[in-house]
Amino acid sequence: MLQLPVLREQTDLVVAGLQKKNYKNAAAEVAALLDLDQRRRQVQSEHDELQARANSLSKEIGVLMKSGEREKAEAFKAETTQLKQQAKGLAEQLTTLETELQEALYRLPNLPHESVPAGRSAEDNEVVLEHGDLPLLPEDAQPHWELIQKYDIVDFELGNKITGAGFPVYKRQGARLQRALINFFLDEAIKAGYAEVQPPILVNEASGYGTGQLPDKDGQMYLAKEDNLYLIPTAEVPITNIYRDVIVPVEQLPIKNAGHTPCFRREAGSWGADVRGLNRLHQFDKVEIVQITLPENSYEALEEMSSYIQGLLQKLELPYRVLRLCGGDMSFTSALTYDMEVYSAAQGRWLEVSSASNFETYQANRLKLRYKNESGKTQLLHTLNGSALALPRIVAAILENNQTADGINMPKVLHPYLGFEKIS
RNA sequence: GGAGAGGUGGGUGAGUGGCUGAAACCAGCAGUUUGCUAAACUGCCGUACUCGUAAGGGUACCGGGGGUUCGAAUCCCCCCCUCUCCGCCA
Repeated sequence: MLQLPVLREQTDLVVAGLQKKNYKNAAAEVAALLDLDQRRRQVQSEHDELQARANSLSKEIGVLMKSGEREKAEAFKAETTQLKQQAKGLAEQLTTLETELQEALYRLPNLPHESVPAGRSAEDNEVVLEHGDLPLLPEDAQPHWELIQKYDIVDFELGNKITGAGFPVYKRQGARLQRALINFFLDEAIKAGYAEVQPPILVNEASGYGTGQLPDKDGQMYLAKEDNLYLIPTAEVPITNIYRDVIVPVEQLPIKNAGHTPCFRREAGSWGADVRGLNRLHQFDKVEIVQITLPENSYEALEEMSSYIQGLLQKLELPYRVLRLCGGDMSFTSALTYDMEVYSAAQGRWLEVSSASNFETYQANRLKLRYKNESGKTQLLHTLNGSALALPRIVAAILENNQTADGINMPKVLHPYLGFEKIS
């Protein structure tokens, strides 16, 4: 969440940033928020003053009681009681104001980095680069949802029976491909200096707030109501929350973690076109990379993550492009996001397989994730993460792009992981 | 799930109604001493909010939330968590 001092001192900048992010009524909301802040401080001052007087009277009462001056003490008691009553009223106001302020702050998205292009939707994203030739497929090339039936490697009907739509069962070579990809991605991450973690895939409310899924994405996550735990939509949540309420020793920075988890998304309201086959699921596997860096190093780290992810796509021999998301298409919490899209040839569509973002201090502020700078002051760190990678669309592209008359060729880099070279 | 014990500052741990924002020790930081290292000695050493140009004030916080009281780390109620034993179980 945004820092109150920034809102106070750089109001115009904040409003401009919010507008770039397509946030409605930015100026009015910020003004309302600052007004709340002003009132809160006013009430707090009044409250503290009353409380201070009551406290000092209480101390005197103690002394008087000891020295036996009962009557004087009784007189003070009456006054203190009155002060306390007034203070209590103010304290209630204060709590209300603080809650309102907190909620208002939670509602504000992160500010975009200066390099973020203006724009409203995916159309306005900036194509940073394209890599690889688009494959030329024969006339009778099939989309992956036909291929998986043909080779019996992913079964949606079965998933339907067991759970419901969007929960496929991977079978035979399809299941092995999943496992191979997960292992390949994790091994690559380790080689790149990430420490592997296996976090819980259910998280509590505090963790949801920590990384910004709550309150923004409430309703998009599955909730285990009995225990008030959310199924994670991404490993970003548990892995980043490892560092909630932590003051990291500077010498441990940057922190680089990677982990594989299933991810669960309700995708409420987003069913419709373009969701066939593996394109959009309620449950999918993903390897996530997370970095925590000093503020001055975070953009360098983002570039590093971007090229790392591109390296994976190159090794998988998939044509891809990199987008710099425009203000209107970026996630709530991000300051700068690169999306990586692979070309899935039979569908003739670019599919998002990764999203790498720098959150600057937005998450760190919620997480209270800090370090001590040279002068000993605690300061917020920067958090980043990226998918490396999300499996289903990678699978879709591999299947579609590499199909032949007698099977589907697997990328060479996966052969040792798969134990076969062709799906047939 | 049942029974018991417990949750205090970076750590250990004292503290059962007022002079305790919290002893002591350890760790940490600064300094003195010192061939070097070590030791010894001295000082500093929680967080958030808030007032103030600053120096420096104020308020809150001893797992969380309520309550009693002029005054709560300390008493009462509810909740959460940890540990031990029992039960169940991959």
